[in-house]
Amino acid sequence: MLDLVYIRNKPEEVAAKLARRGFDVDFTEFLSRDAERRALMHETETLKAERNQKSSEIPLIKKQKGDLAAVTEQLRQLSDQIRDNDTRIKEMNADQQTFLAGLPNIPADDIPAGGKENNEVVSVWGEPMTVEAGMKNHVDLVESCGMIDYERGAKLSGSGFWIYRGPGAILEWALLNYFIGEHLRDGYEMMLPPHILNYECGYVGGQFPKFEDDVFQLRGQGERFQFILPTAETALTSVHAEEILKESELPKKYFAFTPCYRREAGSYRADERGMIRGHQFNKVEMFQFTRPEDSEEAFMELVGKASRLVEGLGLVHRVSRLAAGDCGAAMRKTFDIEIWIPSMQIYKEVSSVSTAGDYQARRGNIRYRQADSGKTAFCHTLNGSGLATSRVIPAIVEQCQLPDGSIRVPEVLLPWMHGIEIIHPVNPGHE
RNA sequence: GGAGAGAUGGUCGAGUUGGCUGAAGGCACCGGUCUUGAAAACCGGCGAGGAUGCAAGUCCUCCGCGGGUUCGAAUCCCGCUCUCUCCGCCA
Repeated sequence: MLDLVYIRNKPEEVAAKLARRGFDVDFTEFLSRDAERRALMHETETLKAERNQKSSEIPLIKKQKGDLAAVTEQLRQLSDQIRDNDTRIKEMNADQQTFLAGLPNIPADDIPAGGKENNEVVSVWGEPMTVEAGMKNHVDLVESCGMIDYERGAKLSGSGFWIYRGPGAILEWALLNYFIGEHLRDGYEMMLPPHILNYECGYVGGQFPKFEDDVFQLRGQGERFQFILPTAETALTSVHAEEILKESELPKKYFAFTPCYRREAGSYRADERGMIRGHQFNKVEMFQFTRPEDSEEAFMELVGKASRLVEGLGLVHRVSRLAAGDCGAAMRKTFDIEIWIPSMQIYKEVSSVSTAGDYQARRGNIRYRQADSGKTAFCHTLNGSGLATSRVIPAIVEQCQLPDGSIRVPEVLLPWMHGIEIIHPVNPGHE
């Protein structure tokens, strides 16, 4: 949600900034309706003041046993008028909210305009390896090593689901433990939120109403339905919705582990086989609520944390600054941490770190009280994956494969590997 | 799933014969007096959002949410949501 006052004061500036992400708006009509709305509000409030005034005289008239009929009739008309106006104002407010809710966030000034073709590589870690003769891609590797069972996953559920098994399941769990350990060490509070959320959470996060069809909806209808979370961000953002936090308790640093469920309707592409894109994947999500003046620093902290996690695994990766049009609608700036997938000769996102500024805070009414002025102000919210495993495992198995088709487990994971250092191919027909 | 109770400001908690109650009181918090400092005591302040205004201010709305009755509702009626207690069922 953008600041209405800002739009009112500098409509051209807002429109120009939104154009950087490819979003075209003209606020002319919106603002004239806003003026109309405020005029009606003003008029109605005057009527209400009059009503309150007259109304308070009634007890006196009663006491003096005066005649109430005239006043009562007058007030009845006044009330009718007020009721009509209120109905109209309510409609206008609703229209305005709908319009505002549909506007994406204003991109930060320090990111490139335009679409993903304008993304910029910020830094590269490691040397992208080429595909040597005899090297396998991750789909073949995880199957031959008995780590993932795609076929039976589809049998149990449908296309886009898989089973982690044996060493694959252990590796997955080890990754999560590794991530958790790092976040705890950095002073983040761990959370395990509900996986089924109400509509409000989707709205606050900025996913709804536009992307309602991207999630698995459960019961209810209209603005009532519950859904299975597409990312823990959707849960964490709303943790402090409708609250006024103390300035002294900011920043709040959280992380959560949840599976993420996404419909990914129509997004299948042949080059995204395997675990690159599924309807369910595991992710640890980092989140911060900060004061506005601290959010930039927090953003860099999250970027640093995400890339350090990949670095700890010894995996080739890079950091990219996304162009305005490639950032999520709720975000003003996003850096992606992308991991090298040798078989695809391409970097794939393992983490997306974003700052929403006060956009989500406005939607969720997440505020804090400024210690010096005593005023309330909106928090800033930031989030970042730390990390999503479904992209990390392909990178691990490909980047860490040995000539004989086995996989050397990254050292940082060994404490949770239950003695497995090398994952060997299983004998054919032995699955 | 069945039965009952309840939802008031940061928190606790008054307020049910509808009318200066946006809401007593306690606590917390902030400022001041006192004190070498702190505590205690005393004095004062202390909800949010909005309209208008340079400002001081004035006005409006909000007592879970949404409707209704009424000249007027935190107070009466209806619907919804959530919480708690008891019973049943169950991982």
